[in-house]
Amino acid sequence: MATLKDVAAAAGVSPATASRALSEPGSVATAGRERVLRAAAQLGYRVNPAARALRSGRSGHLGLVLPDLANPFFASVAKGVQARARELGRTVLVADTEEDPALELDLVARLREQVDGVILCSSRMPESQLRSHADAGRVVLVNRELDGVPSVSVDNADGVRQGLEHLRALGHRTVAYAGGPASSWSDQRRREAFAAVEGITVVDLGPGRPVAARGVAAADLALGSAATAVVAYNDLVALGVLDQLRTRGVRVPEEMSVIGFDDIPAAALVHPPLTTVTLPLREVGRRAVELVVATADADPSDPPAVVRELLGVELVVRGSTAPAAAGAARSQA
Amino acid sequence: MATLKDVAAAAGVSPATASRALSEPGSVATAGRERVLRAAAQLGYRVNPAARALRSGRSGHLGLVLPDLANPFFASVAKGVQARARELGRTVLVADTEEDPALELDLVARLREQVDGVILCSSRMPESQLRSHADAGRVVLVNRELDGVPSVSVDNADGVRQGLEHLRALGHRTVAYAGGPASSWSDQRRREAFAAVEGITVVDLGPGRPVAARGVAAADLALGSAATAVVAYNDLVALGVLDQLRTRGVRVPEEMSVIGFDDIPAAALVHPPLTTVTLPLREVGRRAVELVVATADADPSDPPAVVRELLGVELVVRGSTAPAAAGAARSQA
DNA sequence: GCCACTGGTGCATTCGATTTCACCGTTTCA
DNA sequence: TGAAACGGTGAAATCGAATGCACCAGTGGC
Repeated sequence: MATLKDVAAAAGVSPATASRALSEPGSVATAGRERVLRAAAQLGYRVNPAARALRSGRSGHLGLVLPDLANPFFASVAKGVQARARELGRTVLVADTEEDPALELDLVARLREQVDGVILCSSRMPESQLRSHADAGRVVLVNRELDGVPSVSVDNADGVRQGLEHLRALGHRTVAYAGGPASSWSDQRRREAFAAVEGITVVDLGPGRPVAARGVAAADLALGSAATAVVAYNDLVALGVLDQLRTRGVRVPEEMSVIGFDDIPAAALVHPPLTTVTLPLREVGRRAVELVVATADADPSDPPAVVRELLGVELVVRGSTAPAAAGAARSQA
Repeated sequence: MATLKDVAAAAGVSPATASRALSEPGSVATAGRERVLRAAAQLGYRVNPAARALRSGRSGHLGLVLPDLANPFFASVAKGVQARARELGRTVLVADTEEDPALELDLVARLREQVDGVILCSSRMPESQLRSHADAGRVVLVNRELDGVPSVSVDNADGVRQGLEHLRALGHRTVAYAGGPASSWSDQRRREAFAAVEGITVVDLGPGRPVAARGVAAADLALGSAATAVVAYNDLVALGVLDQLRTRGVRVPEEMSVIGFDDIPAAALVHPPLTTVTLPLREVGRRAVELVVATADADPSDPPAVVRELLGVELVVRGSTAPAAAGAARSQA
């Protein structure tokens, strides 16, 4: 493998000049620069990332920590992160925490040393731990907010609001919520949004894991309540609800309406197709990269610019919601 | 940040001994080793990955290149890779090629220099390009085989065979295949397996992108043929087939049977639940890590041990397959 | 004609851990 | 008794790029 020294020798300049010709072309005379560039191409020179990282202190890597790669939600964010990072010439180190806060803590600590900045996605860590990492700098949160820490989130509250207004317009007055993990910041925001909507009685089906099996259980709970509609923490849970309702012989949307969150690919493929809240997840990933690169490149002595982005969401009405049935009136009696 | 020199000074030994105490504890006397370990803990010492990588030539990173992170198939493999890599103290650099062979070529080239080894998943590259990378060493293929290159694959042929035997036992005699990308090695293996099964007439619906929309189109093609069953390239395509069959008023499985591949989470959640071939994808990822770490750690002067693993698959019979209907007899007339 | 300045350049050092090599004292075997 | 083997250690070289600093020739101002 050719080193910078080889290139410099071939171009008849010193390694220092060769280095400058490659990394800040403006500061080198045209003739020499061209010779260096030509020699580099000739020899197939490629910088040694380790050497550069050692001296400069930056690896060019970004860290991405998320609870579950197999969850389409995080997969989409990861794709956005990937794409933008590649455009910026960065590479991405991914770590899957398996929804385990302890593992997350460990992975973040390890990763911090290997990367220029960390994107921490839907962190399940308690606030105190999270803060200790975030305050050390070079961390951007996704779908979680914390004072003094840059973050990118989706407008959970508005998603809930849109869903509930849709249901209210259809005549629903009692709505069940099949919530997500208790440690989920998004879930907390959604719960608050539920409470803030007027004219709808909320039946809380409690927290649960964000998987289909949780939806199966939630469906029966909902049937045992006065609710005429179910809002699920995410589409996976909603799919579980749909499945169980079919098993119980309850027709959707005639007898029960269902709304999901995330708009995963499968949501449009089930029957009835799921009414859900679509989130700009790729964009979330891209923005997070912008933020983390900006903080990584920033002069550490400057006061850090803390940016908080909130991206809009949109209700996609498909076939799983319809006007409340007679049963709705019954529940109001 | 404390450096090795600081630790050595605190422990009263030379940096060389401190290094050995930390990386090969057996080669240092107990007393000194303990002092070093204590000093390291005391000072909160953490190795500088860049410095280590520079001198030793190994970064501890593994590269994972795959066509699409949002595809549950690859997401599962990625999880397996993640998990095993973490256990082995390695980190994973992920690159998403967006199903683009040109981008893949570029990403692999870039990644190679930053990692100890590359796991190349379902490469879409033509064989010649692939070979040029693979021959340079430290590459493990997943779901693709090439002479002289270590690889981990699933037994595609056996999956097809199991599916077709299931269908034949149910009385099906004409089966349509909604294939995947023409550049997919798996698809080629499956096509061959189709041809090898006796007593079944195959209707080839041609190649296509591995997405639901492709299944929608394939469903109509299947209906226009004599086929009484459809085997899809993957579950996403199968879901598209199911959806379109419902739209066309064709009952599944009574009038048409459908079999998918991959067993993604959504497969069990649709109605009817999808009969599909389940693949040990996590395990594939784990094995790939074993192989790539082994090749990375191997003495480059030794003849490379080329291991080819083939992991078993299993047909999961759910609700989308049933005995061939009267229509089957008609098609044979 | 002297000085200050400037754009370019090279020398030498630096980053932090690893690794080679020489060397020490002790033991073991001939 | 001498030589060889051995576990353990440290000094110093090494990895490859980046960079502070000194220095050069050439320019312009006075």
